[in-house]
Amino acid sequence: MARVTLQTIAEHVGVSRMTVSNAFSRPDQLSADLRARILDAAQELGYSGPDPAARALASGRTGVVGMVLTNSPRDAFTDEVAVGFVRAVAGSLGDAGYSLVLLHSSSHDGVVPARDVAMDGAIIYSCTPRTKAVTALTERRLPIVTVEGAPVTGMPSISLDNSAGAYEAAQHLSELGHSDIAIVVPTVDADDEPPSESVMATASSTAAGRLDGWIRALTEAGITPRIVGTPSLAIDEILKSRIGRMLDAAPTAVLAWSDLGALEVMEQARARGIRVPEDLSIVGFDDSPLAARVSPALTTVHQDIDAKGEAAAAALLAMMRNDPMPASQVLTTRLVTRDSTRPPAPVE
Amino acid sequence: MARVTLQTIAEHVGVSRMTVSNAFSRPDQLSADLRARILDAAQELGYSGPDPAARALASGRTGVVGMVLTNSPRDAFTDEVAVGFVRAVAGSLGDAGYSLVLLHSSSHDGVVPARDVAMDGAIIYSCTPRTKAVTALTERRLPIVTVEGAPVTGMPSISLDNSAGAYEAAQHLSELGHSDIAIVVPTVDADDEPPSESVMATASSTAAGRLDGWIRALTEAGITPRIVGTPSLAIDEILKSRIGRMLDAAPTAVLAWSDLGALEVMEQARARGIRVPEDLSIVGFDDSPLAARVSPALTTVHQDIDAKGEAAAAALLAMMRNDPMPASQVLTTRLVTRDSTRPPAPVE
DNA sequence: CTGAAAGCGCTTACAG
DNA sequence: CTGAAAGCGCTTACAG
Repeated sequence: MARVTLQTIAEHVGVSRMTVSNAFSRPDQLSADLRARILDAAQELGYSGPDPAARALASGRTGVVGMVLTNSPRDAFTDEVAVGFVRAVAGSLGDAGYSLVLLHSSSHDGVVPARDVAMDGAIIYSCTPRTKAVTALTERRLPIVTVEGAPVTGMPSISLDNSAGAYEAAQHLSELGHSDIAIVVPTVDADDEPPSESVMATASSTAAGRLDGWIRALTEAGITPRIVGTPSLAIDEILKSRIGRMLDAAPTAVLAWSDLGALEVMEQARARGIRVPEDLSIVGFDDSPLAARVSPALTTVHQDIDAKGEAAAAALLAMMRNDPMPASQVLTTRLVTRDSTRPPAPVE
Repeated sequence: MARVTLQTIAEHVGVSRMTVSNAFSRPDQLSADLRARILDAAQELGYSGPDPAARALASGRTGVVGMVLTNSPRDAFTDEVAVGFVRAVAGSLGDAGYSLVLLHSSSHDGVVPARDVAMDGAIIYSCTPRTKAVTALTERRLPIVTVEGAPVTGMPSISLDNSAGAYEAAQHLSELGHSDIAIVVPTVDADDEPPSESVMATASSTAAGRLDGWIRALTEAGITPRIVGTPSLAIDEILKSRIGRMLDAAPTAVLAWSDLGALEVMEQARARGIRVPEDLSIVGFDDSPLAARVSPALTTVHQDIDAKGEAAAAALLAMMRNDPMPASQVLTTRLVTRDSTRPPAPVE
């Protein structure tokens, strides 16, 4: 049997194809009675509504927004902050009738999702601008919002004031009296070294902002931190072993670039009998749901992930509506003092 | 300026539209030299590749797979198990060149994503069959895989042996010597009551499977549990207050339908000075990342979320390839004994 | 290896 | 409130 299309229904009911289309897409364009007859016929013939691909081509709208995440979704979804962001974006977008499609940044068999998936706009989350996916997306001249990364020319970006948050965290430690402080941060290839230009230049934009804030505050306090890093984006084996080495001659406090990183330090410290916070203070970043739950509860820099997701979605929706170009935004952070930090133990 | 299309490039290079199409989509159909010239021209004219919507209409393929989650993505992404599932599915699908689109189950302005988004197949995760989204999807006659829910007729389903897992959990408690046991489970409206048909009939399919397993094991041991539930899908205020009431006359052990539920019980118990596991044993379900991290580490029923996601993706990919219809699968569970369970304290 | 023909299923914009 | 015309940008299947 041939496929059922608008035409089939039109013939069955004895109206034009256009009227059937209106019955589905513009209910106000025809009488309620006629519309009911058309919908009944559609039901009867097993027609589930206008074909989305055809509709997208004819109307120029897909109802879909793309999101490219740092790496593959596989990596990104390991990160609570990224998950929270996706959640907030998908929620806000859904409220406006849009669906979110997760775009792989790699390609398979010549398929580059960022180039080949139909969409009305896109959000680029925490990506380096030179990713293939980002390039492909940019070339399409779609509305784009960048989050935590270098903005696409002429497009708005949403980011966090990473530097100010980190500054506050470092200041907190120095005010408590700490001066032997280590920084733990990925995307920076450093093994317990003092900060240097060459080491810091490798940082991702988020890491760079946080590094900047930590170093500023510590420099003002006359403190030179040690830096423990890894070239990768995540808590890999390199970072774990470097954290271990750092704890061999443990500082009195650690600044971690994320709560997960802070927990890794906390676990390794515990395994060695280093007490937190008595022997070692730890400050995280993000205030993920875990932070308040672990024991001791983690002092950390709070960021409002929901607000970030909503801001990104709102900016993109405005662009897709052809509203005036939305402004870029820098969201603020707030230090949350819990139980993982206290003054250093007096020297005996 | 007019939009740049295949035609534009074709005229510029002096070949047919078809040849330009081949340059992008079937590189083996033309000489490398000609292809390079075409691609250069495209680059120069700012053509980023064939329009995805037009390509989808003409070819009948979109490269996109839909997923409908229990409720809105907003709710689903609060659940670590759901997040892990999405992660595994998106990863497997991405490896095959497909992107995953998250489908809102509600509608906005007459837009029903499950009906209106172009896709090649869909995964229905943990939904009741009567959801509008599920109905809409089914009517489209797309390849569909159902996960943790009633299968769509003629389509494969992937699920967990919830009943066997729960059986093992309950058996563990009875073997430890517990006989005063409470069950905590959502989608069941019960306030510390003994099991009854009417109460249990409301359970979602996942909850129903787990309830079945718990009750079977306890019945065999001659134990009548108390049931603490809530009509909703999540840990809401009703459930929290009912847990509180249950702890007023605390049992010696609790079976929770999820690790998050188990943690809620653990926290409320701690707040009341009820020690876990000395005064109260707790068993969770899922073995989420949190389970091993909390203290005391949670005894729970492990399920392999990655395997579940991969199985769902593999089944759907097979259907989209027109392979023979894949078989439904029931995945197994495994009890992981950690520190939150022990024999009940001797009666003094 | 290249191209002319036919068509994918719908919507926009307009006329009545 | 309804419909005839034109077109969205591409690919499939075939002929040369």
